[in-house]
Amino acid sequence: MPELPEVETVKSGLEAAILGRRLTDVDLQRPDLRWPIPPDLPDRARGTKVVQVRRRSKYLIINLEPVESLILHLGMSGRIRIDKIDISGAVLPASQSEKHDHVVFKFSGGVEVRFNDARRFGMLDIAKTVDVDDHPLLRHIGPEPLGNSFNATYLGDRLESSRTPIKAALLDQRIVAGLGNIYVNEALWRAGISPTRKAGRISSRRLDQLIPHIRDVLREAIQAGGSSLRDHRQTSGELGYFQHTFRVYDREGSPCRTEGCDGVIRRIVQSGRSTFYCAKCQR
DNA sequence: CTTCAGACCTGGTGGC
DNA sequence: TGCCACCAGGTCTGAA
Repeated sequence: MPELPEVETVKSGLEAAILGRRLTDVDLQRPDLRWPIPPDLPDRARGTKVVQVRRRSKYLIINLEPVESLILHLGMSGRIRIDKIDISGAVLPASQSEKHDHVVFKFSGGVEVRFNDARRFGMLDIAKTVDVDDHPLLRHIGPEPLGNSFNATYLGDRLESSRTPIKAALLDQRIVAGLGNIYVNEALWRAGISPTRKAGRISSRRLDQLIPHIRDVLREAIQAGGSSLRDHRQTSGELGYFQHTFRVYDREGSPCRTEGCDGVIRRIVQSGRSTFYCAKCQR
């Protein structure tokens, strides 16, 4: 489900609901998601206070004082659901349990946060806050695409000797963090770059142009609350609506939307995943 | 080292 | 309606 914009959307909802609150309990409805959840996680988390909610790549990190942090990944189908809170801070409806609610976090003020994940490709871990960026799953992740260190010089250096298709390179989280199948397809279409082109065979001028297209599509998607295809929901339960803005993703057989292009969007499979592009205007 | 198929898991869709 | 094949916002693992 979630790429950077979806996770960022969830992050914002979570932050608004739990920042500054005390975590009073964690209910594990099952012992594992993709991997076992540390059985001592509830004991380590209980009684702490949320001092920061952040996103790193597609991971959510909840910094709990005094020393621990929760690390969550939503996998393909993960959702975070939060009770609605009215303007006076009161919790509106009593929260209903749903199928695949695997973890329930309870906070002061009666706020409940549910981690629902049908496919269970998600993960939940706890680590000392000082060790979070060294966590085995986070250690090798590349720069944030919306940050300054993701620039043409960096990307050029990183792709210079790569013979892999640019589509696969951009999905590699060690090269750039947070991109997934939708936004890579969309960014390459905007940049007019063929997804099959070898990453090392793209001129620095074109890489230079690709970067703002990646940033733009991500920012626009965040603005729209992400893309809701099957599973993604904002924490309030509302849908994201960036899917209405797709130019290539899931548009096989439809006309290319490039000004003056009469091409048709094609679907191919690259390293086991669907790629959508226009062979006419993406070179 | 790089690259890629396979694995993990559930649910929705479309064809017959 | 039922059954089945195929598809899905991810990413780790192991093999070549």
